[in-house]
Parts: sequence; structure tokens; C-alpha cells
Amino acid sequence: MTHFSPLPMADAPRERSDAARNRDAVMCAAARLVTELGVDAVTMDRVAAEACVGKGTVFRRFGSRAGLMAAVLNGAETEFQERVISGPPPLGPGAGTAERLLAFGPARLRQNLLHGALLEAAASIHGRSHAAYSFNLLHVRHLLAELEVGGDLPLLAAALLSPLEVPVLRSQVEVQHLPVERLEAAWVDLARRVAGL
Amino acid sequence: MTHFSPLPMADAPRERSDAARNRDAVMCAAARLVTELGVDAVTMDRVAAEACVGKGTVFRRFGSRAGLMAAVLNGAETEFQERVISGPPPLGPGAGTAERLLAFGPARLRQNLLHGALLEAAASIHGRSHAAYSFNLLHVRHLLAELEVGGDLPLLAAALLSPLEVPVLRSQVEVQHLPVERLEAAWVDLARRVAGL
DNA sequence: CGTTCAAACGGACCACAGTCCGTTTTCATT
DNA sequence: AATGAAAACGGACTGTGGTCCGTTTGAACG
Repeated sequence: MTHFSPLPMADAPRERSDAARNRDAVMCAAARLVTELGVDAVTMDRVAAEACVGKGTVFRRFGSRAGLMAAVLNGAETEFQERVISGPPPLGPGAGTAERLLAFGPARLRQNLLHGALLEAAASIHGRSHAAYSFNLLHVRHLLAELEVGGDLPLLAAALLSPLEVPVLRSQVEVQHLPVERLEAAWVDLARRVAGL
Repeated sequence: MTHFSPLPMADAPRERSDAARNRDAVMCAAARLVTELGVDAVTMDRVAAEACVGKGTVFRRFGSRAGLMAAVLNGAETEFQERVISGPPPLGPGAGTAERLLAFGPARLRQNLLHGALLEAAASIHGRSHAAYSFNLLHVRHLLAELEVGGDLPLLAAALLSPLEVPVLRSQVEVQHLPVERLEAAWVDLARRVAGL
């Protein structure tokens, strides 16, 4: 649970101490409840009660349930991004571009499966939780560009990302009972075709 | 608004007359309210009131809000399926397989954009509303097979369908402001790469 | 310190999906 | 018709996300 940076912006109206205290309390409570009870059992009232805080405070801070879940997810998502940006190959730099691309899909796939419920709960904020999603988009797009793939790169990247969306994955794993390894292999195949490898 | 077939099953316990009457009333009310007020403004209480029926009745009949929306959507979705199965080329039979595949994406894309809100409302039933989704999956898979595309066909088909999912589309159109024509072109390009055309 | 006021607080309140269960209706059988 | 049981009915009730607004608190300034 990393303290959010008190990074001083231009004309920072400095966060009030009670606000900071409450925000931490809420985040802690939320994270604890999520791991203890599972995402679906975590209600806003419960979080508020657990944090010894009024419900209004939770909402002012995080805007909505989706916002709160996004905040809880933040840690894992940041860690993933760091693995991509500066972690060891083949996901991180140091491997060839094609190799990195083919490693990205399965990694993201497992990440999405692992945090499926949380991602879903955080997604409804307005469709896709923008920050995290656009990072993935940018990364794939960048790799495609380096591979000198022709075509509409932003949309090609989106096409590679969309089969990794949680609802798609969940349906394949939980309803159709396809093994994860097969999904990974299929994604790699897809990426090869799209990138012309 | 087609009457649902009173098709006689094995040991059909015949639908009661009041049940049939109420079901029609609810469907009518729901459809009317959806077109009049938009999906989001249609509440179950409203539908019940409009149909002069208790709320419990609506839920017994349709299970959930998602179920009701799926029923409302049914007409449009059936029509789409008929266009694919027996409509004019290039979507329907009579055109070459490749041509049909390349026509399917844009058609489905426009369908998803047109009924976006309804599809979303109907989807939360458990992720994807099974009947409609698996039709699309089967169709694409079938076309790929006829094109003698190698690989994991079920998953390749899913990969072609997933960029057409409503949330993806909505984000591209409403947030990124990409024109629909560009999305269509990108999908055609994607399909060409995947099918090796 | 005391004053001031914007910011933060908190819980009553609202709308909506979904459940429950006592009451009513239908219809097959007599 | 009368009867009885299964099916359907309906609306009060519950749980949850989200809002509102009168009250409290923090900290900047005198």
C-alpha cells in the first residue's frame, strides 16, 4: 500500500490532514475487505463502516464504487506496467521487439484473469478505466510501429487488446472451459498474423 | 412484435392465459418505453406500472432487467441473423466466402453501434447474452473454415468478434472520436490479415 | 490565541434492482 | 357448475449505489 505522492502541483491547495487520514483509512479498509471477502461482497457502506468514516466521505474521495476499485487495483496495475517498461525480458526491454510483443499478450491475459473481478468492477467507470487501458494500447502500438507493421496502428493495437478483455476471457475460461494455455497460444498466433511475423 | 411461438414441447404444461396476456403487455410496454425514453431511463417499476402489472410479474417472466432487455432486443437480433443466413449478398449467401466475411464485420459493427445501449443492458445477464453471441461466433468460424484458414478457429473467430464488442466500439467512437468508416476499414484489414487474404 | 471560511464530514435520504409470500386466477376434473 | 391444486399475481420489503445538505474541522491570518 504505497502512500500516494504528496507531489506539489503548480498552485497546490495542500490536502487537509483529516482528508489524507481518511483517504488512507478508506483505501486500507477497501483493500482489506477485497482480499478478505472478494470484490463482489464489498459494499460501500461496509467500507465506510470499516474505515470509521461516513459514506459521503468515501464517495467524495473516490467518486464511485468503480473509482474505489480502480484505486485498489492501482498497485497491481502499476507493478504490471513496471514489468513491461523496465522489467526483465522477454516482457521488458532487452528482448527483440517481436519477442516482446508475443510475450505481452500472455502476460496481460494472465493479469486480466487474475484481477478479473476487480477490473470489471473498476471498468464500469465509463467503459474502460482510461489510464491503464491506454497504457496497454500505447505499448502495443509502439511495438507494432517498431516492427514496421503497416496499416491503422491504433486500431490494430486495439484489435490485439480486445480479445484480452475480461468478459471475453471469462466466457472462454468459465463457460467454454478452454484452458489458459490454449488462449495464450491463440493470441500469439493472432499477433503473428497481424504483425506479419 | 412477434408472438412467441406456442410451440408444443414434449410435455408442454401449456401457458396460462393471464400469463400470456401479461407477458405481451410487459414486452409492449418495455419496447415502447425503450424507444420513447431510451434504455437507461427504463426502470422495472416503470415497465410494471406501464403494463398495469405487479413488479414481481415482470421479474418472474424475464428474470432480470438484463433478461427483459434481451427480449426487447430479440427482434432486431433475429432480423440481423436472417440477413446473414438468407439475406442478399454480400452479407448473405450468394457472395464468395471471403466477400461474406469482409461484409460481416462492418454489418455487425453497425448493428452493435446502433443497439449499443440495449446490448449492454442485455449483456450483464452473465457477460455476453449467449444466444446472439454464439451465432456470430459460429458464423465467423464457419466462414474461416471454408476459407481453409489454419489455426485455432474458435479462438480466431473470437478474436475477430472481440473488437466489435460494444464497450470497445463506444470508447473508440465516443471517447476517441474515430469515424465509423475508419473502424470498418480497420476491421476489414484485420480480417484480411487473420484469414490470409 | 481568536477569528474566519473553505474544505471536509457524515448520515439521512432517494432511486432502483431484485426477493418474498400471502392472495388471486386459471383450468382440468368431476 | 363446483372444486381443488398448481400457477401466476402484486406490492411491500430489502440491500446497494449514489446524492444532499446542515454541521464540523483545519489551517491561514490577524
